[in-house]
Amino acid sequence: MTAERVPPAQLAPQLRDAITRLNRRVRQARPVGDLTVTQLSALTSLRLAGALTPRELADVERVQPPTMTKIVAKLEERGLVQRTPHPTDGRQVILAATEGGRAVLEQFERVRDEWLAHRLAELTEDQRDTLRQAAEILQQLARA
Amino acid sequence: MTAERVPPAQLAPQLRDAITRLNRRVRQARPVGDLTVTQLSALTSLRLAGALTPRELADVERVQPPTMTKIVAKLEERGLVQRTPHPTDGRQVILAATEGGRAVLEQFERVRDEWLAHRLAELTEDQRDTLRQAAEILQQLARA
DNA sequence: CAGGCTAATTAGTTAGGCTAACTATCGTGA
DNA sequence: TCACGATAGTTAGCCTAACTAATTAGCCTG
Repeated sequence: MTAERVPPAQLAPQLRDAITRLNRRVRQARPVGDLTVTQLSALTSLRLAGALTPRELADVERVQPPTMTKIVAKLEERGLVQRTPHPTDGRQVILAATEGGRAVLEQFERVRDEWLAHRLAELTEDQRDTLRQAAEILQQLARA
Repeated sequence: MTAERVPPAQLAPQLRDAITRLNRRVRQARPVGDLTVTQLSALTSLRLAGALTPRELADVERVQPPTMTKIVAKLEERGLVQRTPHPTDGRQVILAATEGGRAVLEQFERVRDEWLAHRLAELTEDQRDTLRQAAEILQQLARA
């Protein structure tokens, strides 16, 4: 199977279209535990990294610092994230998932991405493999 | 190249992650003409179809009718979309891109998806081909 | 130690999405 | 034929998610 030549200017609209529409769909399907996709993503990144400052977490999540302030505030309200002062730099704050936050994530892991996983299960092995490869490339693009 | 076995439950989080992050990125890069991605998408669908009712356009765009009312209102404010009564059914409305709306789209076509196209150009042919295939599958998922 | 930089938050705005409820019209069956 | 249920669209009200600009607090350096 030879790769077809794909002009970027043609692929871009198609890809953007697919991403925005699917993003809407994924956000709509928000059944479990009243955490939004955004909050879930931030909490996951936080647990993965262990501990981060708000700025660092904002960078990882690709949002501006004030946006992260709000997301973290919501997570803190629910007791899923803890804010502790930086040991030497009084300006900074260290964020970490609480015991409760980790528990919620583990709970989520069992039912996570239910809608999407369901749809993916209906695809062929080949299609899933294509998406697996694509996901890596897309993550790379998002990081750029 | 044999397709690797990919469990949907494992692919789902990865794909969701890639999509939400990239979606944020694409939204951020909104330089030209103050139209949002959502508005641009609706206007494009409208021009493509020629004319649609609000309900039809909402279905195409995968949003609920009241949401489309708002989007169309914004486009109408700018004179990019025209609303005309249905010839026989007094309940319905026909939406169409105006001359101005088409002009804006043509203007966009020259600079459209600049950020994304730029990033895509940095990939290999193989990677772009993977994304092309993936885009079709993702659109199919979004429609499901 | 004054002034500039950095981290985080607050304030305010906008877009975009939803559901519920309302209005107007259509179509149909007693 | 006309009353009533269904349909199309909008309005109202709510929420999330994002932004920029401005503020506060703390750090550091000439």
